[in-house]
Amino acid sequence: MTNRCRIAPSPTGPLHIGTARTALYNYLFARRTGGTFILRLEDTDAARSSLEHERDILEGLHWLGLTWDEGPEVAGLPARGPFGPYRQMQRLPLYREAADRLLSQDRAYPCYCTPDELAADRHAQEQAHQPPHYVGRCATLSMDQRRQREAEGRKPAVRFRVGEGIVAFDDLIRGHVEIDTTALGGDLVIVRSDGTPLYHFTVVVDDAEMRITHVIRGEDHLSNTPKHILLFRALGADIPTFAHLPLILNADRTKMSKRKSQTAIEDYRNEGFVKEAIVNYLALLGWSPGTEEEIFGLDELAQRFDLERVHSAGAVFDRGRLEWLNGQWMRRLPDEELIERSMPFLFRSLDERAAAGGAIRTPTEADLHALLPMIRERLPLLSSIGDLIDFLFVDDVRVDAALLVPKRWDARTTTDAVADARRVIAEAGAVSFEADELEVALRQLAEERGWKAGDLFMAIRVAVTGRTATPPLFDTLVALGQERTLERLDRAAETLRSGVA
RNA sequence: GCCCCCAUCGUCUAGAGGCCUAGGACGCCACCCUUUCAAGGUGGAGAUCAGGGGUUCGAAUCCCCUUGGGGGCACCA
Repeated sequence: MTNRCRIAPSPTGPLHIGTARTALYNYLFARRTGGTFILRLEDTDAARSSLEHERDILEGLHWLGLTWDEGPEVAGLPARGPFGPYRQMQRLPLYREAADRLLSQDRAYPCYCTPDELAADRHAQEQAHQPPHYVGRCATLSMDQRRQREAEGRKPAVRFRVGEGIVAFDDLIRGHVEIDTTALGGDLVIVRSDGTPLYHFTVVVDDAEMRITHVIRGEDHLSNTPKHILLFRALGADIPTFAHLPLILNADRTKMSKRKSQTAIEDYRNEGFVKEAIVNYLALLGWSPGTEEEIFGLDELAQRFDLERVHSAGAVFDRGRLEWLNGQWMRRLPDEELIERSMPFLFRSLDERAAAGGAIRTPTEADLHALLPMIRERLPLLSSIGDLIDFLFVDDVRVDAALLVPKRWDARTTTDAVADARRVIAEAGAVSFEADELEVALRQLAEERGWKAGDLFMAIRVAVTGRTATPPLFDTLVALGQERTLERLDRAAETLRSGVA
């Protein structure tokens, strides 16, 4: 039998880091074992679910490369797989039928308790220092009593009889786990009074229906697993193998939340993280290959992944490590790929400059191609590209007079240096305006004047770019072109003059 | 409160009884390279393996207890 596993996101928010990690592990498990990876949308929380989030989640998973073998219709493409529909709100009749079956076997019963009654129960339990649980008011209602309540116009919810005993299972990551059903909080509601099913019920009905063999999910579901097992049994279904993944944690070691951490994959993407780095990072957050390598692409992960090597302890999300991996991956990207991915970020920063009132020129792919060797090693994020080279495309580079004077120099020396540099650069051949040539000439100038070359270069750097940290100077000058370099040196000279006066 | 899970450098982790005076990576510090910033290289600081009991000739590794942390306990998913 081939393995079948699934990711079952709920479209109640944008794609979450934790969901992405769970999806990845499911995907890797399926790929590694030649199994089937299924996507199912758990959208029964009508109040919080939205189509926008659904799109974000699907798009995000797709972006990461986590393609599913079976799943709902997407972007005009039809649903795939023999167990559809893969959207729970379209599977309502299935849950209804399953609930009816449990009802008819008296494994579930109608519950007429009102929200107020339940709240009062909970309150009383709290006062008595008891764990919250359903008191069973409706568990033993006679047919007459039920009819009477129906006559009052009360709409019943459906409750599943939990029963007594110990539920045990062997978790692939945690080992043997036993939980007494008395700790489950009493009979649980599986269908709301409005007829819509609840999570614990739909997840089991669907996992059974879709022949899921391996349930790989977050540890936050571990305590709920006995409920699921009980439901599988009641429905006469095979019980899947469970694997509960360690949680991803905030810095304070609580379950990662958007309150305390950046949790939306979308946000990382917009910041300029590359999908390879995210996948690589997430894979290593809770799983280890057992070797000392740590740069892995999706396909390589799919060859090596093994649930047995997944940790059991929670893992703090470490953005610094992600950033390091991002650098690693960006440096490995082929030229074309890096250009294509960073262009939108460059345009974005240039647009911002333009919006601030500066004239800009539009970079071309050829520009980027020429610039690539000098920026590749300097890019922590795709979005950093603007800081690195935007001055090449912005016409009115504003230079801070204070910044213009190198640390060891005074204004007078700087003024001289800018003037001399202008002369030397102007003398360089316009036809062969080359980095090597410029370097020789400028080093010679520094020597003649008794300046440290580094100081001279810094003065020129700031004069021409407005920044103290830039790609290598001579390449930068060449990229800028002789004419614009001279213009900027002239402007810097003016700034110095007015700044000194 | 009750139940369940977890516990190796700040962080991610290696470690399945002797190979561990605990290895790697991120971060940090120093040095090298160097026109700045990066990248890269070398080296360093950093964990009495939460604590205490056992088991064993021998324990980070097995067992128990304690402590600490986390998660779950909805007509949320």
